[in-house]
Amino acid sequence: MAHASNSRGQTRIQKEKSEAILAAALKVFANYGFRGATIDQIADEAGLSKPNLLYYFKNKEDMHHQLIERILVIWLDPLRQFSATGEPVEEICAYVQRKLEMARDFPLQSRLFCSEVLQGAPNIMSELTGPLKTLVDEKAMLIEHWAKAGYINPVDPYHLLFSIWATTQHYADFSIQVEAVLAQNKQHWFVDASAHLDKLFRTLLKPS
Amino acid sequence: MAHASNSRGQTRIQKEKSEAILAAALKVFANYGFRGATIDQIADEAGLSKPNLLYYFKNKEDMHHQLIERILVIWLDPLRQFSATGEPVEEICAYVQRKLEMARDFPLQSRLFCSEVLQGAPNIMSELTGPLKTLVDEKAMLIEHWAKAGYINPVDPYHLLFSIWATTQHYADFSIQVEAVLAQNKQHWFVDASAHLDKLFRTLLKPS
DNA sequence: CTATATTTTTACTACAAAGTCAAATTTATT
DNA sequence: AATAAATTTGACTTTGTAGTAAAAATATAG
Repeated sequence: MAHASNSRGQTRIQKEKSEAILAAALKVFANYGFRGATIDQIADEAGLSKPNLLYYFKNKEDMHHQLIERILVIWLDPLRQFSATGEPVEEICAYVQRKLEMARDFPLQSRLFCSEVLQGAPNIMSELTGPLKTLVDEKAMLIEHWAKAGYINPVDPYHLLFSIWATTQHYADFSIQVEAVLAQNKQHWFVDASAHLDKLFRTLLKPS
Repeated sequence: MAHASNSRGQTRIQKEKSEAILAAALKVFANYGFRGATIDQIADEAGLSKPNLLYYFKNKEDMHHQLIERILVIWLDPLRQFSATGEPVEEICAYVQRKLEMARDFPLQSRLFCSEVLQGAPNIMSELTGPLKTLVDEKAMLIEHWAKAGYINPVDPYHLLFSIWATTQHYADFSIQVEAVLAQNKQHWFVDASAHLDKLFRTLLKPS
């Protein structure tokens, strides 16, 4: 039986196959959303038969749930790293860069998150109003403190964060539009976007 | 027969019902994407039986197609209005405000567009590489001209537009996240977001 | 009011998708 | 090699969904 496994944890095959399945599921869920995705499609993408896939994950929701959980960790991580030590403007600009790199390196995760939120965040609402809000409130206080101390220009910390999330994730979520408008290949936008966003936020924050 | 209609065009009932159906379809497509949406759900939302709905629209794609067409017009309109007459910084900031108002007033349209692009833009790819690209190229040239003439700070015009789209549409597409983090009701974000984005782009563009 | 065009409903078909089960096969252990 | 455990497959049931057809009901024009 899958996942009952032995005392040393997962089998080699279990590790390989469930990773392959999650990778396939990420691709399909990111493109079609939870309801639009089909198990057949995911199984196909992973190179397995449907019953074989269902040997590893008991149903569609199970796969989705595991993916969403992983993404929330990845998603919150750069914000956690955002620390009070270091020069404020540089700290915020470094955060922008980290987020942009994530948009380049994990576009599917960004799209799955987008898809989930678009659908009303049915599986992560409590995460948003709980841990995310707590973390954002904390960092917002830090930003306000920086503003009051004159390290950065006064700015609405919440909307600053929204702007950072929006501009960086845009390159993952709307990459097709970005590439259509620029008539460029995959991720050619990165260098220019990086310079542009650095300038955008640096100009805003630099104390006058 | 529907849509064969009489010489004066559509019947009163045809006008009313097909509008009600499109409104319902917009809601459902925006939430679940094309594949995730079901005709039953749309019919339910519109208060009709499924066969009755299919009397007005021959299939699911038909509804989606009509919605997408309408949205592309609305979507491109503020960018078209973006004119060479008037003070450059004000012109761009006014564009930001128009886009933000659209995010407030037509969130479902924004989400449907987002959903379509997320899924690889299967129905609008030619619009993106054609009319949209042409229009963007044209406006990018105008912005570059403004920069060269010293009316605005030099800036990458394409990435400027991406930033504007990203920051404004974010409030429609991620409104659930925005409202969860702010712990606020619907659209309470508008006033603060408006001030924040004005400052963000005005600071960037103001010639130094 | 009545004839005609229209709208709506009921009953249906065909097919896609989720998920199960037991048998067959493969892999790991001794 | 023999055995046990893990993995894979094929055949299946059930439910959901798209779409059709023809009859019934309703609205509209003369």
